[in-house]
Amino acid sequence: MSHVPRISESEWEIMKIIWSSHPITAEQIAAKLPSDIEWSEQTVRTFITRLLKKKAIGFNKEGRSYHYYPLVSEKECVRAESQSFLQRVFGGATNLMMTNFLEDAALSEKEIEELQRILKEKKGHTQDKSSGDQG
Amino acid sequence: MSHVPRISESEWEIMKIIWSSHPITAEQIAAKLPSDIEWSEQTVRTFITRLLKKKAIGFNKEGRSYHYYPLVSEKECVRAESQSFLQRVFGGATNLMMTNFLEDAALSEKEIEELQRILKEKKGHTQDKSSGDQG
DNA sequence: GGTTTAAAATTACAAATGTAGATTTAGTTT
DNA sequence: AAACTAAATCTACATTTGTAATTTTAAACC
Repeated sequence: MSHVPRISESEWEIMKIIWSSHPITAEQIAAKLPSDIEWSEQTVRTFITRLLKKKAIGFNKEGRSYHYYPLVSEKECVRAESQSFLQRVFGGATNLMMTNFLEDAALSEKEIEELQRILKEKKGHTQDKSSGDQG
Repeated sequence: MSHVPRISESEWEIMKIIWSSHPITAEQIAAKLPSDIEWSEQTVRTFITRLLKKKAIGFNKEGRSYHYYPLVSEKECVRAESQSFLQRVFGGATNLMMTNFLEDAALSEKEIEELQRILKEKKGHTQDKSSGDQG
């Protein structure tokens, strides 16, 4: 709950690493960045500082360095970002977005089957689309 | 083709209107904005100017006003934005994104059926991930 | 052709973002 | 305890974005 802060593109890279493994130091974060990203050590630390300021992460002091951990869950950030994207690009129409992605997507048999399974399950439940927000 | 310019959140609102109906004047764009958006006329014109500078739109002078039209297609912008989102939030894993959306989505029977139909078709074709772009 | 006036162009300004260098601080080491 | 040094903090600066007011320009009208 509480509303998730706005996380920029660069900050997302940091967050993904922190979610995937924490507590974690700035140095370790820098080391885990994908190789196509070439930020100086300082740049990484700047993004970390901004995420602290946004209360997206916290830290525990451990010796001379900080060990960072998430304060917002990946789930809620993914959800917020997804909603924002869905709204901005597809005016909120989930199925429109889905069909668009499917048009382009190169999915394996197995992946298609998984989606089919989920859809089947959803259909069974005959979902009611009223309340969207929970908290 | 050619690469699509980066379109900000506010600019997307303008672009959606221009795509949906063009040529169109600044005034008409302002009038078509969703009611929950409350921008001054000047703000709308600023966004239009920025889109011009980015070569996302062009115009024809018609009397005292400009009639704007898109220079980039909705399709390619949606695609670019989708790829960016997919990459940023799901590390590029389409099926992960799909399952995530499906978990949350409130879809009607009909919408589910449409997705099922598309998936079935895709499966039949046992699609290979060719089709052009993407690095 | 001069006046009116709406539209465009210019200017403004704060916040966010990308990118990092310089400085301070406080563990660690001797 | 002083020195060393890695990590944190502070400062910097250009670009993008959100949000508009002010000024200029040129079409329309009388």
